[in-house]
Amino acid sequence: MADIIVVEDNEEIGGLLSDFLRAEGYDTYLALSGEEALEIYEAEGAKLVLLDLLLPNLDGFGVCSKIREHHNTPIIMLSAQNGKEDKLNGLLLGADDYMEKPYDIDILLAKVKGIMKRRYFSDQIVDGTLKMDKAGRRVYEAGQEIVLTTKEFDLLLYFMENKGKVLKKEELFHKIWGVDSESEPQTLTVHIKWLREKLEKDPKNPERILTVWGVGYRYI
Amino acid sequence: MADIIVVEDNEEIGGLLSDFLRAEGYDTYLALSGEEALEIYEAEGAKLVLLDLLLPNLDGFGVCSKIREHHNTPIIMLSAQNGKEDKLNGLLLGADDYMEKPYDIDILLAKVKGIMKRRYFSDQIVDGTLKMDKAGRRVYEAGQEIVLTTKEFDLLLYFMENKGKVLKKEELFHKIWGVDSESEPQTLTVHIKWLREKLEKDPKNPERILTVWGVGYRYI
DNA sequence: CTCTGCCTTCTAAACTTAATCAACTGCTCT
DNA sequence: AGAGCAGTTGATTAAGTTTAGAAGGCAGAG
Repeated sequence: MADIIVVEDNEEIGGLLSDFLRAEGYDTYLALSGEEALEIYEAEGAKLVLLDLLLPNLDGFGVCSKIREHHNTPIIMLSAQNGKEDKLNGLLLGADDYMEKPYDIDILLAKVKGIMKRRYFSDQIVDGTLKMDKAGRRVYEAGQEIVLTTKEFDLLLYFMENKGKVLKKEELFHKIWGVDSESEPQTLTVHIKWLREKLEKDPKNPERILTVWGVGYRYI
Repeated sequence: MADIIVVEDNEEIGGLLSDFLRAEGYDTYLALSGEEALEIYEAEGAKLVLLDLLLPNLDGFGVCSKIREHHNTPIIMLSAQNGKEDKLNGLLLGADDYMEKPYDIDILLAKVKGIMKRRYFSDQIVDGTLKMDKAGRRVYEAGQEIVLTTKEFDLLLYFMENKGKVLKKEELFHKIWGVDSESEPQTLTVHIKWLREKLEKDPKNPERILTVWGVGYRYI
């Protein structure tokens, strides 16, 4: 299933929007017409639809009601026609939200993020090609899932939440193992090794999890 | 549980808004301060909160984040301050929508109606070929009914409502058996087994209810 | 009311996977 | 070059999960 289908007949605007969404870690499709949107929706499904109203032939209202016949996938309508009638129609047809063009991309992204989190618990951290799905406890590198064990996942999460910071060994150990752990601190380095093996192109020359001699590690 | 809590320190505006909502058939409470809103929410619960931002003492943002600590009740923010920052803050705090004052009452009502319908009147959960009829407590796989026991049904329902999310064993146990249950947590795994036997093609290699080692289970 | 059958629970053993340890090797910095 | 810290390895231990069987409990039928 795709994360988001962007329906926009202006290819330039649609592409730009898709790029913004991809940068936030969402897997997006661009549909250039209402018909194409429905095709993609039927074939792939989606978690969210961003729907421009003004489309050739089958317009946004049509797409919305077609989807709403059987599904309640969230839909955000986008339109340059800012009349009250249009908004009301959109909402009555079952759109979750309606944004006027020109919309503020930050606000649109915040709305998307909010819907994804509330609806699908997809609370994710993205860093370049690396994506962590906190609620699902899964990690993806360029779309490919990387299977991590519990400790590995907890470690990586803490690293990503503290990107750039140098984390002392004891600090890391206490965070992941708990302050009252009786394990040998040495254990940490073993898990760092497993993590590097899974995350780094060349585990011998790590580019993500760097060693800070005498102190600890830093995730870049 | 109340349908809607209207939080608005201007009693006149709040009263008017409540009247409109009541006319649409919603059971509404009017809270004149953030503190009162939380009191009502704690005591009564609500299906939706309409939240004015500008309140004495505890403002709308505070109320929103307090509610979001444990619940994901829909929240619509209302504000006369129409800066981008406010909107972004609101959305990031987990508000479902943000409306600028002066808002159009018809549009507000349409939004409320939409949220209520999508959120609380879906009696069916569909996921691929699997369909759950909540009220009838029946489950169908590709049209064929699968007969489940009470516990199995409750479990599957919770799984489907939290698709993709890793559910901790204790969390699941508390949800289905109640927090004060004296049963052995081990019992949970037995029911997972029965469920897999009924839902999975090959119960030994589950594709729907996956084990997340050391944490719990995930329905995909 | 009692019987019957299914649902649920419990238990213990088998099994699977992950974490740990400890000894060794290799690297870095002075 | 040496001291000390970090990395590697594989055997071992620990932890967590599944399974099967048996027993208990509850509800509906007779």
